[in-house]
Amino acid sequence: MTDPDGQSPRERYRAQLRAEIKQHAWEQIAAAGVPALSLNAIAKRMGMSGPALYRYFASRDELITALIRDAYRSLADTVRTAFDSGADLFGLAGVIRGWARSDPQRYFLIYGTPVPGYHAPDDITAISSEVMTVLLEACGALSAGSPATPFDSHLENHREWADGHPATAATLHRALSFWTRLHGVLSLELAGHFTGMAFDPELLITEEMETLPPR
Amino acid sequence: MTDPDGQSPRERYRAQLRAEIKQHAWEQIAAAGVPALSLNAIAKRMGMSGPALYRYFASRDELITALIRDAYRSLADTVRTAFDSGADLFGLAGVIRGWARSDPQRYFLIYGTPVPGYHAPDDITAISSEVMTVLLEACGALSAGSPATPFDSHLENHREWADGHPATAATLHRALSFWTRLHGVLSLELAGHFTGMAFDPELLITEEMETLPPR
DNA sequence: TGTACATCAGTGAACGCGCGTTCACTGATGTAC
DNA sequence: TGTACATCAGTGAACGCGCGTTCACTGATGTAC
Repeated sequence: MTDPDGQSPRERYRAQLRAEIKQHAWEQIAAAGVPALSLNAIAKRMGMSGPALYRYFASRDELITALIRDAYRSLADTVRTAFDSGADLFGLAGVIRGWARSDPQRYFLIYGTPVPGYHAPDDITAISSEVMTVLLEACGALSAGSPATPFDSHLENHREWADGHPATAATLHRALSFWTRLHGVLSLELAGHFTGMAFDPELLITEEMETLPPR
Repeated sequence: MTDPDGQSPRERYRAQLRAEIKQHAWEQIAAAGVPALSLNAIAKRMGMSGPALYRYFASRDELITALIRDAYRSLADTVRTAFDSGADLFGLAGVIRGWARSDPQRYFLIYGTPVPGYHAPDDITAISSEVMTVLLEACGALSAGSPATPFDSHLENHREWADGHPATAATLHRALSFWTRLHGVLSLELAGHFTGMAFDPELLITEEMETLPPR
């Protein structure tokens, strides 16, 4: 018997429990980092036996991959929604910073220290490029005639990654600067490297966004 | 019996073995990340029994702290030496990037995902501020009369962290932009987020450094 | 120079622990006729 | 509506493993007289 979602009660229950497991996983990560993520510990917290979780995730790795996928999905949706609601680059910077600050561990799971040897499956890299697509759209169509910098001309020859996107080199440059500048402030802020420096990172970000190329 | 170093043979042997242990620790981290760092595994690789390492490091945590300290020390020395040899901000950016690329795991141990609840001892934060001191020196004495941006005036009121340093707000701003921009590109590059984008990060960094504030 | 003693590096056994994962199973839920 | 069967969630025991750390010890190295 199926319901309007095309889901049987059992399927809905499965999805619900998968979500609950993931939520507990995030709590563990927030408490002690990714290395502390343990299927047995999650099961115990949920009042189940350890092996029960294997009905929902084939392995610890699969659970972590699911968390990474969710993180990218959440970021991509957040950014897309903001842009479609009319946000410009300043707005996007604020939205991304808010997203990151609301759950630093989720941010670091994506943009923090990479695990040696781990390679994300293709569908995840596809989601991550959604983010870049929005950034390119938000950077607008900058005229190709603007005075090209050396990096701009370099980008003319290395723009396969923006494949299909009708962005000029100046636009690519702007998007890359947006991304790297924002990430620079954000990751240092969230990692606590500004502790003891009492300035407001938001003001720094604002000014960094005001001075994006092309200038 | 002491030698010219003021070290007994035994002390020199201790120091040498501590260094050897740390080297094996770095190799383990490079191979599988910090979580995989295991005292027993290091001992086995060195042909010793596990408990022997406790003569050299009181615990796994103390070993990790020593690694972090060494990493900061190495960066601070590298930056200081380069600056004293006449490097400007461009030179420093190159030197820091080279330092990071020569051992990405060491870079991420410092600037990557923070471990929840871990607080570095005071001597380590002192070393990290050495780096900032060099940056401030390299940013030079910018005139206080340059057109102050909103962030500049904000910094006028929040500059305790540069305590004792006779830097203007414009200089602090310049140093912060240098640091965050460089870190933004570098951490994304080293984490592999540019994979598939065939551009050269060095050119992006160069241009980011050319457009540092004040402008 | 030799002897007595203290220092300390390293060993091997043992501790308790929690991990990921497998397996055979019970029992509840859903399906087909 | 009831009955027979299939599906699947969850359990408990067990596997082998490696971890950090402690302890009592052996034996080599250094020190004092």
